[in-house]
Amino acid sequence: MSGERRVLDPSEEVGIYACGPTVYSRIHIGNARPFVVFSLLARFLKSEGYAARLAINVTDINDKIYTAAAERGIPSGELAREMTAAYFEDTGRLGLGRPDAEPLATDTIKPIVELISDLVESGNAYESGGDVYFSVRSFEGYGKLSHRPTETMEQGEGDDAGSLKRDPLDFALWKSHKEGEDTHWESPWGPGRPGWHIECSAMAEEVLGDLPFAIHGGGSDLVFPHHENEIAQSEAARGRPLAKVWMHNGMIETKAEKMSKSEGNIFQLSEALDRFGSEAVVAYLVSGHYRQPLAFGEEQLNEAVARVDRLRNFLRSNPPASAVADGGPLPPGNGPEAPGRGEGAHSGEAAHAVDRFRDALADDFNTPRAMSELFDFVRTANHEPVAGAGDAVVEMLWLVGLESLAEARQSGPDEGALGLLAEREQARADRNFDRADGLRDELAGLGWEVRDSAEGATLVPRNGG
RNA sequence: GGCGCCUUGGCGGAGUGGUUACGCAGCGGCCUGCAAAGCCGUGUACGCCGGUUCGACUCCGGCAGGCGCCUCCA
Repeated sequence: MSGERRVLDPSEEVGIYACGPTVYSRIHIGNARPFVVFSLLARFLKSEGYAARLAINVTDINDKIYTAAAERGIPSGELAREMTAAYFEDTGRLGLGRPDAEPLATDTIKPIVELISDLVESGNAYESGGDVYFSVRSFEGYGKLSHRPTETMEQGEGDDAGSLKRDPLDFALWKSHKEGEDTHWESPWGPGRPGWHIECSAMAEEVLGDLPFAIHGGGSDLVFPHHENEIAQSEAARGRPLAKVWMHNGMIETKAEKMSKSEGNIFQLSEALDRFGSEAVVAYLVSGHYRQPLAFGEEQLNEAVARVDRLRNFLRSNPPASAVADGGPLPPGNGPEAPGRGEGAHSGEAAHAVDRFRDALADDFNTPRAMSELFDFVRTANHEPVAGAGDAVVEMLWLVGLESLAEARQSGPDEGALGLLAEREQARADRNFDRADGLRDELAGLGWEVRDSAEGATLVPRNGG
């Protein structure tokens, strides 16, 4: 809120609440950024010994859901369920596990109604024609997050509801049931549904407990009015701050323009995952600092693929001793027990690299700097073997959600391929290079890339597999 | 107009008052039968104009350009 960085108190639980998507369509890369950033932040904090708990909500009640459902001619609840499932599937494919809690607005109606009631009782909200509005002028600190004077603001969620407000600044906590809306809930003010902002205030304290919690996150486009309104609601109702620290991720941009559903310049997460693979998508998202805008394009994704291939190659020649390499999929959200700072079993040089990597993350979660430490170490260890290099790299990769690079994605070569490889080795020994190259091409056709080394030839799956 | 942010080499993207970020691409070389992988080397990078300073890409001021929010949006 002050724009300054803060040091977390290690003795307290670190509750993290990040605003998730509104589920009226499939999510795009931009929506994936906060999911990745805050999932990894929670992962990092846990590995540093903090009692971190991450909540990312799903907004499944919203005007846009009604509109989108009407266009498709299906019930809004059905659309919301479908898109919620798609969201879980798409983000699940990122391989980062799930947040500790993922509350739905539709499951939080009771706490929402209670919170609104508290605000009405305290005089910070009023009922008007079946709607309930938050009285912005009743809350002194309004505008402190986004640094705006109240005189310059006017908000109306949409359109015609303005006439029911006492003040144009006010925003809706509860909206009465309207014609054409196929879902509604009971409340002391009649049937209706919650406004957009109140759900987050209610869900956050439901899931994270007493205010304030440690970190509130979300996209920078939510600073005003969404987060400003959350602060107003929660602080007015509880007399305590909502969150201690606010972390806002920058926007993904195409051609220097924010990617957004309303701009129509979106690139769906599922398509990116299909075309470039989950590791490349994650590697792309950690390539910039979370606060800054990040340029998006196919070139950027292709670069991420190249980076990820480089790391995979390193792990092939520096296999980690830990179980990650030969084990199956990691337990969701957990992964290996990453050793804390300085506790690693690796040698000095490798341990120092991990420390520098962790230091970068500890400094306002600077993932690009952390990645530069990783690549620095990879180059060094490629130049001259370093003891424990594989384990160190896996630990670093785990911290940014890329530990799957240590797994063999495909089964090993079959006997046919190995036979061809043996034939090629024989041909080379006979200095019959035309024959050897022909066999290499044949293997390429089967999806194998031949790599010769001093220890002999090996087969590696093509296309990064 | 108000609030906030940004401008780094071909591209992406960190960072610091005085040493190479890092990655991708390019070029030259090493290794190799040839490749691949890897390694080494390489490109007067910090929008413009002033100021502070022994010294600024890094601090201050101004200018130009760009972006986000101010209506739903990660």
